[in-house]
Amino acid sequence: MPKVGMEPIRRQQLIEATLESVAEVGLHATTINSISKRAGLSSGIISHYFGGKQGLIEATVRFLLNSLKTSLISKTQQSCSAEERLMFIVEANFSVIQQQTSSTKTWLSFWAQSMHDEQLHRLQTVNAKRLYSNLAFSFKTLMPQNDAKRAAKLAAGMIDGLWLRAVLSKATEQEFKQAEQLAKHYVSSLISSCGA
Amino acid sequence: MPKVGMEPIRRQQLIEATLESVAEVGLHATTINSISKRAGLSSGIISHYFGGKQGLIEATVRFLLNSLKTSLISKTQQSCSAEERLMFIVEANFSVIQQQTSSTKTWLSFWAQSMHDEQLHRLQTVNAKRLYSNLAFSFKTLMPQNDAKRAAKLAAGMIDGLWLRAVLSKATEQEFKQAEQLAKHYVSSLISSCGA
DNA sequence: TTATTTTAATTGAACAGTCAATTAATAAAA
DNA sequence: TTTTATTAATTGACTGTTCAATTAAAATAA
Repeated sequence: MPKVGMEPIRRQQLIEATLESVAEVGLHATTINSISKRAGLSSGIISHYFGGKQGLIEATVRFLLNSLKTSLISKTQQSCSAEERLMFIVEANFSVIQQQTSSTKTWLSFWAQSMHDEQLHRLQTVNAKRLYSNLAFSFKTLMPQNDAKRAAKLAAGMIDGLWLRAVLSKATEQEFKQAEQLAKHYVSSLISSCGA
Repeated sequence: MPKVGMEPIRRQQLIEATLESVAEVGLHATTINSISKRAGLSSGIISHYFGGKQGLIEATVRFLLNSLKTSLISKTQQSCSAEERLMFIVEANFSVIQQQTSSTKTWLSFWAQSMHDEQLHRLQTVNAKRLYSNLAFSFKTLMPQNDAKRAAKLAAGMIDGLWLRAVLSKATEQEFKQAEQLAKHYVSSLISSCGA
């Protein structure tokens, strides 16, 4: 079995198994056994590569965070207008779901846990601030600074709120699309300075 | 020790101890011991009054749900305008926090858990639909039915989103107030049909 | 090539701790 | 006495972690 250079492969396998487990049985019922079984590996390997269960959990959150980050970067790499950029931000924050259903429930579990886990809370803060500052950056090219800050707060709230309600209600893909459309339309209305 | 008619008192004690425990250490680390210790009772009493830990958890969620419900009813009992009613709805959904800090983290934990617990998910659905239909009811007196439905969806998203972001960021009371003001102002703008 | 040694990768059983639940016993009130 | 209320002790299942043993690829020597 031992081939050299397995570390990156195993780490990814275990992270994906963690996402699956949390999505299926919840963070509460996710154990090193439920994870390792899904990955087709032994339970000991988790401590070997991540130092323990907690390390794997944190690595999984970082993976999700990075997915969201790269999702946004890939969409806004080419030069585009502020309006287009804002739509991309909305899309990126909703696309986390469609591309990987399992990660939806996982986000929720992790955010809830972040209230009682210093490390996770730090990651959550980074994520929340990134959404806000991305929005604020684009709004600032369209309106005065104070208005832009206000618009960013409102837009961030609307995006997260519509996303949350869709997730909690176990919405269909169609309903998700509708929530995304509502969010986009709202951001548009903020640009026309009618909703602020 | 045994006095007659202790049941309602003990049930309330245990529910409040559950809220405290979940707020302090999280749902994950909340055990029948962490609860009963806080209540100054033995762990066995939980099974006696609630059939088990799960029963107590569900009763606690129902208690929170009922708090929100009665909070809204008490504010809108006297006849008032649709606009006033809408403001009361926003206030009620934010007041869950101020009146009892411990319940904030608890809501989050329970909603996350609802993704993997049939019983909790049913309670969550009731709650989400109530916010929507309360909003839609008031909006319908101010605009055409379809516009009202749309406004209710947007307002519900904004309320939940601003609330969520405030909770996750561990906002100060002042920041909470600001989030509430933003939500109220947004609902106002929906009435003037500028934000829809 | 072939035989041998080394090393990275992985396992799974053992361990100490914690969990929810149950039990039998106890204490006070009716 | 009988009923109600409560506890303290106990159970067995399950937890994350550790670590000695095993595997097979890789490196080296013949």
